[in-house]
Amino acid sequence: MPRPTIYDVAAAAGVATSTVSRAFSSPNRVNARTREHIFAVAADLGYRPNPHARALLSGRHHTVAMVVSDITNPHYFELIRGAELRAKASEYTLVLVNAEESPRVEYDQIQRLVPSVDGFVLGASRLPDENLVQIAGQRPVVLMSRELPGLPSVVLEHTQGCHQIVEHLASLGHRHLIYLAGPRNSWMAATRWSALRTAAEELGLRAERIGPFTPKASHGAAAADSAIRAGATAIVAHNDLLAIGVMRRLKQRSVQVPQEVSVVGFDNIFAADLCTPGLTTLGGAHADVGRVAIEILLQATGPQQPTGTSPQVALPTELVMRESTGPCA
Amino acid sequence: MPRPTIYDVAAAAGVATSTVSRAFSSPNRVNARTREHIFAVAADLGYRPNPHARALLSGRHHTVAMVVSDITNPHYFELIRGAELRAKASEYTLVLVNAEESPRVEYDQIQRLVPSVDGFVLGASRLPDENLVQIAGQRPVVLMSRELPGLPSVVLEHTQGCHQIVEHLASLGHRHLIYLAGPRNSWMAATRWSALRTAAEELGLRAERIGPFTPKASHGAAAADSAIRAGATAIVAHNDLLAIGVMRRLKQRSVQVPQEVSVVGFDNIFAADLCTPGLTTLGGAHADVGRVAIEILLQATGPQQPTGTSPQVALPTELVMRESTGPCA
DNA sequence: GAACGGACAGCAAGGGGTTGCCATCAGGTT
DNA sequence: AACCTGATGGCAACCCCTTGCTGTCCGTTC
Repeated sequence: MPRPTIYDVAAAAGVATSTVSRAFSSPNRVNARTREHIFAVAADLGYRPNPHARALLSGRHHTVAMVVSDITNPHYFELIRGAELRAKASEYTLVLVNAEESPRVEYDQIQRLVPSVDGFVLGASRLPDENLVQIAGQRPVVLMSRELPGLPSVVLEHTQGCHQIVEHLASLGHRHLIYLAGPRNSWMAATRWSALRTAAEELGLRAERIGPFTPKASHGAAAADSAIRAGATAIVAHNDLLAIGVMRRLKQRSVQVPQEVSVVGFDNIFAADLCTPGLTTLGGAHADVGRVAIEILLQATGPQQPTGTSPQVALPTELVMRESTGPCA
Repeated sequence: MPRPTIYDVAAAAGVATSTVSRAFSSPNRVNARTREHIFAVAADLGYRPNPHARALLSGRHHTVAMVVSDITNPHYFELIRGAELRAKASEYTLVLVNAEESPRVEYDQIQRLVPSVDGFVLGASRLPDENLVQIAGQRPVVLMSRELPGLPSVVLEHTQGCHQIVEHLASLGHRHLIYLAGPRNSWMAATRWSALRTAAEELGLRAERIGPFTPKASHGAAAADSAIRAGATAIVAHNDLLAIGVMRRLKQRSVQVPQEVSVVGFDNIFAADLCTPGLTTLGGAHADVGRVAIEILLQATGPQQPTGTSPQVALPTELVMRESTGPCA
């Protein structure tokens, strides 16, 4: 017993297939009584429209893809969760793709999915601008943790946030901070560094950048060693994972945090609250980033013509102070 | 300029559409020279087959869905990662669905996806057996962290693992353990309890179960209070999140871990290594669970007839000892 | 040299819906 | 009574690709 089709429903209800189709896709084009009758018959038969047949003609798949630069980063869990929830609320299917920090993989996967999805949400895309523009020409795209003029995006307000970090460090007496940079092709890394440097200048601190580092805990050891060698009293790591890796290494080398060195991270992942000492970090409502990104995307894939506007949303950040930062030695 | 179709390719190459189609889907049905020519023209035009049209007829979508009971649980990240990687390796698309701990949501989402995916991987499904059997009748299904005769599954070897836990506790002099149970409809919770109880009996410990508890850190406080009231010297929590929540509460109540109470978790999530004291927990290669599950699923969705066998894979566990367990007071 | 068989390409019928256009009909106008 | 209008439902083409069947061509075989 294969799935019933509109033909079965039409036959059972004694109407034409087009009427059945319309009853589902544009209910007000069909008389209320007929419609109810069709619905009843359909429910009886257990009919469900075949999304592929529908997509074939309409070109709309009720599916969006979320591409993340590295799925192993816990920071994304929140984004994914927010996105999944929002997509589900609109009965959209969420396809998840891991770019494994490789622009190549990212691009290939996106191209593979172009025919099957209505749009893309890209998390911290490592692709060059021109690729993003090209993809945006094929399907609606919303960027997360990245901005590009002309494309909609959702980010956390990092300029502001970085300023808070530097202020926090300055008020603790630090005169010199070291930023452990993220991947070379990370927009976020560039933005953070630029914001940190500006804020540092403004507040009379010396800012230095080391890196790039792969933002994983395992790469924290090398980062920590470099930072110590550079004579850091305050380390701002590209993200919490790196910061946690740094702190581990510092403990190993018997460098006291925060007495000798202060450490700050980004993202406020679950683990930041659990490590010892607790990690001071710049957090924010990451689930909202995912949620809003999907929301904008659904707007863009909607039936109404694209408005031409590309909202660039910046959600507030919050400096979560824990024990990894303290007065400068 | 819409995407080129086989018609465009056929016209440009001077052959029939069917020949183009066959050149792609069954290359040896077409002369090598013709084929090469078609490929050249197709590449030139930037042709890519439309997966929906293909799926419409063939019924194969090159897509599998992964449904997890609660996406916010870090334990799943590994599963998801392993699954995503494996799916990508076979050029399958992975759809991610969060059941939010609700059997209702789980079932509805699955039914919604039935027409669009080739199969399901269900992580810690909360559905009753009969639902699973029914779904398995519609599409191939592979269970993770759950077993059901007749359905393929991938789990960690928990019986063995639980035995290790109890042995560990027994060797530390504990005579009484309390299991903080997971959700009522969790197969895993039932299995762990049964394994713990058996092992406890064997080793002469008294085992007691409290719960069920929602396995999140935020529910650890209540669990901790119950456990203390029951006079626990050793607590085995349903998962690491709950264990971490318990330890937080114990610290709050100035109950020393492990001096007064030992705590053990399950899953060995990233945070287990970071909390203080480090959490003793039963780990395993979770990414492999996801990987193997997808592998079995792809096997089952493959062209060859289902073999009728339903592999029940059990991957080894590993008791990771940290500082949260110690000699009984 | 006729009959035969294999390799290959094309025709056309779907697969499950959507939708532009037309036919019908009831109700309202003048 | 003739005419118009809007609401409603049906016909059939179309979306893009797959595949069973047919026809052609050419090399074999007896």
